[in-house]
Amino acid sequence: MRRMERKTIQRQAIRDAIIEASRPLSPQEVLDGARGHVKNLGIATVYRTLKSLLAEGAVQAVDLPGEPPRYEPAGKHHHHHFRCRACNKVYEIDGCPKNLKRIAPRGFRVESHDLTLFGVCARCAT
Amino acid sequence: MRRMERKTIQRQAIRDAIIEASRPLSPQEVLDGARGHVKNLGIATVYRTLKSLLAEGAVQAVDLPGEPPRYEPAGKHHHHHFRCRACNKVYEIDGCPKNLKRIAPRGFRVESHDLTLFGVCARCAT
DNA sequence: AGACTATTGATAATGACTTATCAAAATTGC
DNA sequence: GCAATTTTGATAAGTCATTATCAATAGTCT
Repeated sequence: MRRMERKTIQRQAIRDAIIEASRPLSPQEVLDGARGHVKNLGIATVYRTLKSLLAEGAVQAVDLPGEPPRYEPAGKHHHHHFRCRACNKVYEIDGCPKNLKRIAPRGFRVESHDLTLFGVCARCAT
Repeated sequence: MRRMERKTIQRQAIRDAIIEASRPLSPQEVLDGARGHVKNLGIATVYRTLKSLLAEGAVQAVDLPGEPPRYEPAGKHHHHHFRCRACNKVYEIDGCPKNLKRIAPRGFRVESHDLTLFGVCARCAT
């Protein structure tokens, strides 16, 4: 019989942590979140699972300037991110400036863009 | 007598490479550029000099999503960057979208922002 | 030029993040 | 439950960019 991928509470906890978060999570944040459900979860399992979730297209990486990547569920509509310099959390931001492409020099083909806002989030600002 | 910083052809070549480039350079690109003038320049000297140029405020780091930092002369007016996925060079872009702050959620204080366009540069597109 | 000492270049070491290893534990099919 | 095989967790190892080390080199001052 053929081998198949097994369902484990670790993978489910990791999947859930990412899906239930309202913001992109770092591997460590995924670990912290998933440990709420699986006490002794290891960071290696988080990285392994992130890799397979990326491969199957369930999650996508969020690259930020000068930061290690975060991970969020795939298939979200176009959006950007905000990083709080106090708590270092990254938040999802709806909305996107118009006419971004026209600031590129003549002859440059713009295929995508990344916008990151920096500052202090509502929780840290109070 | 007090010790002072000496003028060396290495430091001058590194400084020149950064100033004369029309775009932010990676440490390796700085090395490549400066070697046009100093044949046996070492990468360690580039890093050392970048560090001191940063400390004295002559150059500033350019952080990009998922990329090691580039360096450009300090004191430029506000601008953004374009990264070519073909040659991996980063270009400076004038112009900035308006009203960026208003896409942040209520209560979030926006202090700065980074915008990166991705695509193919004019040279690679031809 | 000569002495003093900062600087350089080659490379080993570091640090942060990610991946590999492998014995023990857990899941699946029977 | 049992056998077969995948998965896990702890941690060693690997990666890549950057920094430290140190003997040799080269500015600077007299």
